[in-house]
Amino acid sequence: MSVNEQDFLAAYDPHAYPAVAVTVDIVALTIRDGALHLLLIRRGEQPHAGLWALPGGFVRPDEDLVAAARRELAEETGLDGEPLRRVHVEQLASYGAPDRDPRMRIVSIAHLAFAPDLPDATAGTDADEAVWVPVAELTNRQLAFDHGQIVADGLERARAKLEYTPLATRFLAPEFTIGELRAVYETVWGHQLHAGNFHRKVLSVPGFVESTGASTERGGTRGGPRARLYRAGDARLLHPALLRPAREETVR
Amino acid sequence: MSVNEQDFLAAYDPHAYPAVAVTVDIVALTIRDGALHLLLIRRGEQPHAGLWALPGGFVRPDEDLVAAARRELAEETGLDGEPLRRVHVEQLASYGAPDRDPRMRIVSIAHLAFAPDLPDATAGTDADEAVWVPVAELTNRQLAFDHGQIVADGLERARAKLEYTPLATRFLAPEFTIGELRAVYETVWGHQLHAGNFHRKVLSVPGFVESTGASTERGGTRGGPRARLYRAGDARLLHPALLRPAREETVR
DNA sequence: CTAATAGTGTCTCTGAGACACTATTGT
DNA sequence: ACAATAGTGTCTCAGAGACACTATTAG
Repeated sequence: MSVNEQDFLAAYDPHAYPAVAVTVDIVALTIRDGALHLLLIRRGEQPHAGLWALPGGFVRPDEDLVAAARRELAEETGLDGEPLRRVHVEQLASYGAPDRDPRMRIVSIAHLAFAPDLPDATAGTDADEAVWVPVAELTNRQLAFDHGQIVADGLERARAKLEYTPLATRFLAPEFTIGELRAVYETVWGHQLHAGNFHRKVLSVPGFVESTGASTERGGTRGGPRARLYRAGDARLLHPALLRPAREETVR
Repeated sequence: MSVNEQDFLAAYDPHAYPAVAVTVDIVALTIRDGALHLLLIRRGEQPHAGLWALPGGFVRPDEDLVAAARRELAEETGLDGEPLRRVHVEQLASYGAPDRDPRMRIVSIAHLAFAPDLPDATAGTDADEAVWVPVAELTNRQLAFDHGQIVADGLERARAKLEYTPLATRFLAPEFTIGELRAVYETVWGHQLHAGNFHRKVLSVPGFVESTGASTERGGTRGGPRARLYRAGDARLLHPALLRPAREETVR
């Protein structure tokens, strides 16, 4: 069947085609208490009632895909205005296996979100239970539909993006210390990093961070000098990149 | 609106939701005569009649997304069997701006394909004109819908993927010389590479290529020794990566 | 022979990482 | 005083790139 022929038919009767629903799902990550957390929602209805699932929902008629993802995220977190604007949202991938939802054909455009530590905003506009769950606890839980795969893809993408983009700053407040930035990398990558080398490296990458001139009010909780404060720079890509350690055994 | 509520409604009447069509589009790249080419189709119908567009079409009811992309690619190129299997197809991104198609809401899952130099297989199952167009000539042509953006995204993804994956080999026959491999990189990146350094670098990356033991029958068309033949190795990722030169002015 | 290409040797410079060290703070 | 942390100095090693060079082939 040709594109033109299909387009022709479609123009005449959209419902002539098998119904396909388009949804967005969001893999929303944040860092709380030094651990990577994922926003999950407990399903109240069948199928998969009682299981945890990603927040998401149907794309509205005149809504862009990323806009739909941001709206769903706002509904589940209670975020709005500037705090919502500070959340980074990007497209992750699309999932459209014919049997991924037992009820009908649903193609989901998954999105990836990086948020700073948020108030416990668990209340959405609905009665669903929405919770930030430590990623480390996910290995035990079974997620609804193919959301386990989506989360795995999202985590891998997040880890990769920290290497060559400055998105780690999106997990932090507008002003942060190099130590806080390092904690983000250590949390997302699950590796300890060398403080001294990390410090020098971050400052050497053009446009990654820029100094505010100010320092923290106090030193660390257990002592130490007051750290200088930085904000995100204007770089979109880090060059050279911060490569993850222990890549010895890459996929063969 | 909650996920559960939506799911509930959807289960009862799929057509209760505004019709959204899901299509796949394919950015298919190959190298012919030392230049990067893109598979395009000339539209015969409105809208955008006469303009060039990406091959693609509607996803069928029980068809996976990548399967749909492969099917459309097969139809437009006439490929089948082993040659088709050798084409690399991966998901690129989804495009769903509400007004991207003037007729109705269409969400397209774009795919990226790397093919070896193919016979002029222009004949699809339909009367559309399908041609491999040099990418260099695209700057002049206007493409239908948002296909110009999709192509730009696909090209950038292709260039990036050559850095950290062995996918460059997918542009070549099963057995190839290091010089041919270098030509792929030079063509896709649009940069001359140093022959000697490239040679040593490729052989030093574990699992990138493996020797067949054989050599070419003849030297180059203008002289030179016969080159050794290699096939793709078992690596999925190149480590260390082959970084593009001239990344001085990255996006700020 | 001449020109072109395959493949290797070698040097330099950048950057990553290991390690050591000083300075500054909280307890 | 002591422990923890910020930030800097220095050394080593891997890898990218520039350049030179030899060997082999087509015309």
